[in-house]
Amino acid sequence: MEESPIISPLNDAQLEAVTAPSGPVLVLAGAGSGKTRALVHRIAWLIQENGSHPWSIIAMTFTNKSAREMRTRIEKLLNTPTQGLWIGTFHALGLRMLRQDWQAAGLSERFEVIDNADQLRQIRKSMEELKLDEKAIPPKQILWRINACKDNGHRAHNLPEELSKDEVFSLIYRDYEKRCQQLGLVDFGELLLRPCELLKNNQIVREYYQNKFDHVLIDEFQDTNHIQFQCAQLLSTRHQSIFAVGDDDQSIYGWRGAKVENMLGFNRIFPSASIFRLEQNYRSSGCILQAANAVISRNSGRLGKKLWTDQADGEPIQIYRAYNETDEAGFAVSAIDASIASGKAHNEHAVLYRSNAQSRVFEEQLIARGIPYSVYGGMRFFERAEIKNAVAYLKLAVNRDSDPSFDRVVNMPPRSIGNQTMESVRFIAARHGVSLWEASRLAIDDAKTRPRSRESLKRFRAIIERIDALSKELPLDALVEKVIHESGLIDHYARERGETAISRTENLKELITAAGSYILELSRESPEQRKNQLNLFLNHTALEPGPRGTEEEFDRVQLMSLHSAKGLEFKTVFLCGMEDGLFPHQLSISDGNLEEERRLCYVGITRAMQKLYLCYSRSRNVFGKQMRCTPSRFLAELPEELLSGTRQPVIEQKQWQKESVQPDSNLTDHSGKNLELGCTVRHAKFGEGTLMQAEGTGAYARVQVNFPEAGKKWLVLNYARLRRV
DNA sequence: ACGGCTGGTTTGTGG
DNA sequence: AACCAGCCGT
Repeated sequence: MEESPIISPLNDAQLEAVTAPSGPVLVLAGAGSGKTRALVHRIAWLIQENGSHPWSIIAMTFTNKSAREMRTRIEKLLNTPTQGLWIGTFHALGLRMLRQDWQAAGLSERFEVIDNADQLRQIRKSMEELKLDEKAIPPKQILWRINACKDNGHRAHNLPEELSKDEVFSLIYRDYEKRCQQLGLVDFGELLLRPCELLKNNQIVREYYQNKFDHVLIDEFQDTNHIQFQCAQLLSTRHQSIFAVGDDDQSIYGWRGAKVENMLGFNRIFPSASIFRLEQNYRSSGCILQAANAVISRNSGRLGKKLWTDQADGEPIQIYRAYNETDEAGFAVSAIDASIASGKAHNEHAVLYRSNAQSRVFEEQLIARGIPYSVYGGMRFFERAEIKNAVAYLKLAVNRDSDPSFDRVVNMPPRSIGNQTMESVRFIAARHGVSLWEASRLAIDDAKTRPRSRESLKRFRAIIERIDALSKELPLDALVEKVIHESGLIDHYARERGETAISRTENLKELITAAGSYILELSRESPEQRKNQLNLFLNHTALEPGPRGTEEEFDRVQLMSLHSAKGLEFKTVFLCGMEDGLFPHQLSISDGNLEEERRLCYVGITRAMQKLYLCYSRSRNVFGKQMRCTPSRFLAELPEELLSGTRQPVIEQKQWQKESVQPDSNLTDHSGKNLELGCTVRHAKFGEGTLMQAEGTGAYARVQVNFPEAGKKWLVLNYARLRRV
């Protein structure tokens, strides 16, 4: 047992946590302290030393990537495939439960998962039906609020008082819920909320899972929201074996309902909990760790950990002050180029930024130098219009009643089924209470339908029937190939001119490849029936980011947001766009969410193993306008002795602090209109109002104006075109 | 029915 | 600057 690969690589603290007797365990694991290792070894230990069966274990993660990594590492450790082990993202596990118990969950058997764009489309429809003006109430804001409700477990009929007071919102939420229920649509929030309700309200299902799972494990526990923790609790009430690993300093998902309080409250819920701390950092050089500690120490209300390392200080942190974002990207890419020339692998380098829109300039520079890279986040492969179109054909083949899919591709590529035709189809559907598919059949039989529409609809229906027939005899990738041809999609995009058309046809071809590699992935886990292959692939398109790169594509420079970088590590990290208003983001500054932004900064710094660059730009192009920027206040929180600068006299540091801390009461600087607090301004839509507050600088400068009619509004100076009266 | 044009809007982080 | 929805001309 001493030589066991499961326990011998562990330090004392890790060993204690991993081999803790079955029961509630909370592991406070600092950045780079072996958090994933603890989880992976715990599962391996449960199986090999504790005699637990893989199928009695459920492990929940936040990202597909970490789920995959954990599974791989466990299999490597145990040297055997882990069949039956439930390991996946909360969303994927939720979906699995809903597919299994769709009836008990009150869903239709063929329910489909919708992404943000589809969700927004449904919200728009709800608002249209309620005759609400999209300009007065932005649908995006409604989406945001509905998601927030679901994160907190609130249904439309059961809103807390302060929310139910907003009757308009309440109405939209209610209509949206009804719409999704009728159409069999499940959004991301629903993938968490509905399983939670299912466990809470259905005794049979609850007991089934409580008996099934002896052990519940949670990764990134600090990022669980109310209902995620509730799910985990419900699953573990019988065996009380819950193993949660997290770091309060890395809680960066408060905006989507995460409750750090779940960590603090763990003892209260599980009074017999053992708590372990992992405080030795194995990842970063001394300098980098000191910088991280210095930044995070400014936060209040921490659980308190002292991260330490026995590594040498290493290289100082390099600051770069760029003239503009092109200069910033140029600096980073040159440094990467040089580093690669000295023999480093591409994927040892990461460029991290606060918002995905920043990736573009870096991409341009990398392309210009012919350096391979991959970008994470942003538009996902399966979210692209052409891919969603192809998938919609598959969905219709599986489920003729999928109205959103029908809507999407009935006239894509254009086949003369325009508004006129669709209006009458919709009318028939509404009158008979049937799906659009069924209504299209009725429309064909209807004498009033024009011959041309009739022919077009027939043609479309024949395509779907044909795909369905093919789906029963062809393997998935061959089926996808048929779909993009028989639907006419690939010809349609090939006929279009321009770069987008080319990339669209390429994406469609890549969908065939993606289907092919998905078959391989499936066959490794469990050889399934062909019929189910398609259904599983459709689940896959709903939750997975896209086709995974091949071996050759693996070694690339990594570009991603700070949020997606969590849990990863790189030899060299470029933390870019370190400017007030961008990072910390202006919206967080206004909401007073600086501590979460600071944790994000902490996450960014602690991704670096050997070399960290912090870059900021004096000016930046925002919405096509060049804007002056102020260095991030977080830069001023770093001890001088850890830094070295190019074009950066360290003395300037103190000034950053001043600049960023001073409130902007005089806005003359960026508006050129001599605005000040308390003055009266005129707005094109809202009329005259009083300037109440001002925040931010440059492109991000906003003011709050109190209008007699419209009430208090936050307006971005750059766009609001306010005039002083 | 459809493609091209235009002007208004956009970008905060994710499954 | 890039993207989209809505409008207009064919």
